[in-house]
Amino acid sequence: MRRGAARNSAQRDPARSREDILDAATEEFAEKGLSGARIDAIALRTSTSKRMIYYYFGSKQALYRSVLEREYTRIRDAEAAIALERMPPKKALQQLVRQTFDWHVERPTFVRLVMNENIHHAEHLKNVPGLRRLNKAMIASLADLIERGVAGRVFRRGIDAVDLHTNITALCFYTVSNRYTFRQGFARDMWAPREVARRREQVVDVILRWCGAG
Amino acid sequence: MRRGAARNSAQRDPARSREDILDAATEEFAEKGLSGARIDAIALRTSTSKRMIYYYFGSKQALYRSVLEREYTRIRDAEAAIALERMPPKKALQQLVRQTFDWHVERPTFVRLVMNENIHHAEHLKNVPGLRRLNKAMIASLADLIERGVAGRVFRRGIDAVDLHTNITALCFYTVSNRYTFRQGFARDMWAPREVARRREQVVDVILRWCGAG
Amino acid sequence: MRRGAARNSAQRDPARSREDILDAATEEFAEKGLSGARIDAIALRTSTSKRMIYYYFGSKQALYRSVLEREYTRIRDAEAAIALERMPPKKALQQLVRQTFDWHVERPTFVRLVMNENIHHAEHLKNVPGLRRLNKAMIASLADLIERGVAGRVFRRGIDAVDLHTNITALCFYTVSNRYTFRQGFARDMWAPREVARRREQVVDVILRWCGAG
Amino acid sequence: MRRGAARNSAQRDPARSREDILDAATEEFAEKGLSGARIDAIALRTSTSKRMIYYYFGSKQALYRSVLEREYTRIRDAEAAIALERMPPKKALQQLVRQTFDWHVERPTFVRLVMNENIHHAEHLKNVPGLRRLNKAMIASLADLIERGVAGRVFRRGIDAVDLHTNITALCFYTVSNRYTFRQGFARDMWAPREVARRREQVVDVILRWCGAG
DNA sequence: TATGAATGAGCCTTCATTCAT
DNA sequence: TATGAATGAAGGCTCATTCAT
Repeated sequence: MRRGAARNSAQRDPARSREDILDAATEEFAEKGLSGARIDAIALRTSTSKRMIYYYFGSKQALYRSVLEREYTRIRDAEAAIALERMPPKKALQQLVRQTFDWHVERPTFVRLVMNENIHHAEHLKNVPGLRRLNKAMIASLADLIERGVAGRVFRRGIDAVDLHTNITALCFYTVSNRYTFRQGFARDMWAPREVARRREQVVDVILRWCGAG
Repeated sequence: MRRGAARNSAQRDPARSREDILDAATEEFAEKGLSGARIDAIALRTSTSKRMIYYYFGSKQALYRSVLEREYTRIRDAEAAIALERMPPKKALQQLVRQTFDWHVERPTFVRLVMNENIHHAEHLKNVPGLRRLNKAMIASLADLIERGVAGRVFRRGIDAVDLHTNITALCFYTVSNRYTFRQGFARDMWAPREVARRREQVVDVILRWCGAG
Repeated sequence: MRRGAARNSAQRDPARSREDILDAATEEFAEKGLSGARIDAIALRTSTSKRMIYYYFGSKQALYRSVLEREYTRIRDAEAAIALERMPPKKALQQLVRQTFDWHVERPTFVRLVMNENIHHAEHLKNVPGLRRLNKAMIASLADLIERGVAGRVFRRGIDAVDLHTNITALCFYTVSNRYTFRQGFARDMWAPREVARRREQVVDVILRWCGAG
Repeated sequence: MRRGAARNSAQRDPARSREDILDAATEEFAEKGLSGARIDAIALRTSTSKRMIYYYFGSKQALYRSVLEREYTRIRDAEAAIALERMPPKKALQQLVRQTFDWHVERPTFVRLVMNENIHHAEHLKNVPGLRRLNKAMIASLADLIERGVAGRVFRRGIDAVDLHTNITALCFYTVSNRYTFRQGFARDMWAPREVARRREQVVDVILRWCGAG
């Protein structure tokens, strides 16, 4: 146990400790919200101790902000991966909607964090750097796609890129965010695999028709 | 002080005391969520005392459930008010989307409560009676509208009533629920009156085009 | 329901209301002790309301004292019923022990109240009038019995009447008061009918042998 | 303040903090019972804070159980100390009764806790481990004593060990447990040193006579 | 006589946070 | 870098009791 022995996973490796804590905190915050989350609960999910959370992050709020920051930063890579420039516009839009839809379905944790942020008037999001720059790039790429579609007479004129983004996101986000109240209010479970697949194509349909490419 | 004199607002009027508390609780819960809300804060918003909250509702959770129940029950009246049977289908659908949109915009408190319920996996919604029955009626009326539209060749075939409802709601709900993170991520404020009006017509557009009535 | 109709049991009959409340309170106090008892719980066991308890008794403590008083006063009648003067001493003592034993076994509620009073240093018993007088009479009758036994050479000399009473009571009381911890500590249940019967005769045996009449 | 300096009594010494709290809690629970006891009052008797009670024990009930457990465990050592095997039976029995009597008189706190436990139907005693095993050993040792006495024709036949234990305990326990109501009901104070001494020998007498060794 | 509504004080418990090593 | 012990402040909830009719 003294020397040469294998150490506990996250010990004596600061960077790893930090990540370990952030992982645990992300789960807890997404599940319970900012005020519902418990530092003790986060510590339990961790291989380090409660004291370390304060050592690395200083306070609950600071930890929450770090979680948010990391989560938003991760989008960058994901979004960046979508390369639509080379596809024909209609196909590119289909692809984009499907990817956005899948992206949300695969990240309920992120969706929950965003819901929670909205409850807190997004006040913690102010500190996340590069958010607007990232979005601007994404909107520019969308605008480019629209332009190509209009030029090729596949899309109608007058579609705003931010509007397009909003509509796509609204339809995708809602599917994930409101599935619980939906299931309670209707007999249908939006979250069942078959329903998810069906809804995915429907969102594509709604968007394409709106763009005049239905 | 004897007769005709104005009484202390909610005193000695149980029904009013209850409503008074529910009003305050609705605000607090919508603002802070279930765990973020403070019974003391609710009491302060009230003309009665903290003790009375427990006298009438028994516990924080029970109060929360009562808030939810009342809020969902209120929809009934609102929805019931929409009479679409006599209008021509396309106009009826436009009208419906606009009313749904306005309804959400005018009730950010309700929207927040629903967000919060979803964070809690809608577990408190189970106890709300009449929810499904209400929705069924609404869906039936929607199905009727679709049928009339298809018969009159204004809508395309194959539109499911629940899907239609979902898409309308998604677009309306998101506008209210995610306005804070949206404003933070983009330079645009969805909540500005002009933007709301613009978005309102856009949602009508998205839905009508999807129904083949664009 | 208006006139001539049968009223709710304890209503409009003060004496009966009082007794009704005392009955309920006796149960509750015996079961939970003075601080464990709840006024609300007592009100629930009653056919009257919580307010009436205060109307009749003024406070929780006062109610407790009233319970104690009534309970102790009831002994009077019971003890008085035992007429030992005419029996031969040994038989009279046997009879007395058996009656005392039965009396305790049949009144676990009283036993519990006495335990509780001892926890409170019997401070509420001060107000019960006639207690000592009653006991004096009982001791006198016991002394008489002993004297007759000694005169008839059935009992040995030197037995003090209060001591005799103490020993009898100790053996009877303990059987009722400590049955729960006893059952937990040993495999035996002192409270089972057969055990009670066996123990009854054993107490008789212990006492008679001590008096030299074994 | 650095080395050798006297520390704040229970600080930074978990074991001692725990014991400190248990001591205070034992007093408070014995005095007021489970529901009468106040966590604040316990904290005041302590050199630590109220918060520490929850840090170490989690809840009032858990603390109560710990008190009970420790108190019952302490009997072990006390009982174990009595070595009767080498004495002649009669003397051993005398010795045993006297020790049991003294043991109770010296531990009114324990007696009160047992009374309280009986009011709670001994439900918290279930969790105390080793209770039955301990009692079994004690009963076995008693049975051995009886056997030796019978063999030596000092005790009569047919005495059950558990019964013997019960009778001894009843007479000892009652002397401590019911002294308050006794003093209130009679002019005599069982708790006065002279009375205690007198009663001690009387209990010996009662038991020895019952065993046929009077 | 009777009652539902109302309440101040206090109780048990929890939480984020810091101390001492 | 790491940790178990410690804590002030506050949170949810309960209790005996009184008010107004």
